[in-house]
Amino acid sequence: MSLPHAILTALLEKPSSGLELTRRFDKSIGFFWSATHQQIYRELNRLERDGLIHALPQPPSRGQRKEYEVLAAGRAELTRWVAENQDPKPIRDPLLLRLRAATVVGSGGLADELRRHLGLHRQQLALYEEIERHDFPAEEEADENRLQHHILRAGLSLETFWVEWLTRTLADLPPEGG
Amino acid sequence: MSLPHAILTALLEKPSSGLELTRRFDKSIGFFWSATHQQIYRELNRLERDGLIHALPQPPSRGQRKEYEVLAAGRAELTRWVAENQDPKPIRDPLLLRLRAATVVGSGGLADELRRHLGLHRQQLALYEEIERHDFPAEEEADENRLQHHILRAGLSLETFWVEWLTRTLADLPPEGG
DNA sequence: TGGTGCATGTAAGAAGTTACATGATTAC
DNA sequence: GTAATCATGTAACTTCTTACATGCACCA
Repeated sequence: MSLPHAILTALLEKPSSGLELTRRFDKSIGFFWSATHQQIYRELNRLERDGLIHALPQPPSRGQRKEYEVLAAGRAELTRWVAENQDPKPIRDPLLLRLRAATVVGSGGLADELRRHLGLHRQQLALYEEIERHDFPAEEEADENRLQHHILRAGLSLETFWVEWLTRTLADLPPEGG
Repeated sequence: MSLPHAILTALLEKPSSGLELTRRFDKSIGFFWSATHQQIYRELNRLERDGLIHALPQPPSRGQRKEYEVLAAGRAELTRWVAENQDPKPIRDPLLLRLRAATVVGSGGLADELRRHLGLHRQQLALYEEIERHDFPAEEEADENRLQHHILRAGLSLETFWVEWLTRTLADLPPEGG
């Protein structure tokens, strides 16, 4: 149950409408918890029903912006959730699964797909590096910024892992077929 | 749609019953694609209905083992899927999300949880290292084994990442509260 | 005959995905 | 005025999770 808490976090940073949240979930928070607008609208309704957020007074007709704000109960719930015990989920990666399948049915055509993934991960890595240059240029940082920097470093490390691992694995894959 | 293909892979390695598959999904394949027995039984029924696998002749009563085998169509489907274009999913990690939330509501109690995760990732890393020592001791390897070794190395690298990242982040977290 | 483990399932619900629908605003 | 875009939704479906149900085999 992470989506409601992702939304609470985003709304605490800045009260927003559903579409604004959707946009913000395409970057920043969305880098490690993505969501579609359908999920977000549904979840906003639930959070409001449960008294964790409320809509700011606005015309309540259909095509109208509705802006939400976090209530005290919402902040309390988020605080509780941050320190909760939640075991890390095991890795769940379709690409590794496909490599495993390739050991059984052969790796025909897989090299192209690995090269494609390598390109995508290089792009994502470059994006994170740009964000780091832009948002964390200084040497000394406030406590809050340091935590955000650690989060970004997790993204950098994970993309770096994929780039290195794909490069090595590709170098070791037979030229065509298997 | 990875679960059916995970099952096809496991069944190609060795025809099995539902419970046997469930056990094997607790290790090996399950290291990067976990599944419960309920998922597995449902998926076995679908795969049989779709003509990708079939049950070996056995007494078909309720509490009886039912062993499955992959058909030619199943192998063809798996071969197709291995080389298919599938974009990598963005990272989706509740712990990183909780750190992000902590930048807003404070990191109270989070240090304990990070220490707990550090312990769990160290355990998993040790397990992978043991598997590596046991299954890939030699220097020269057959092509098939090399691919499997790469898969294991992905697990090793990912767990190593978590251990290092958690260690650094913990060292930088205020002693209590936030 | 009664408990334990093996083996296969059903049921209900939460979460995520994909396709489509509808009202309001803006730009021409 | 109408087309594009903004904004909020509905509907149907698939996947995953959690809890429970049922039958068989073995052993004491």
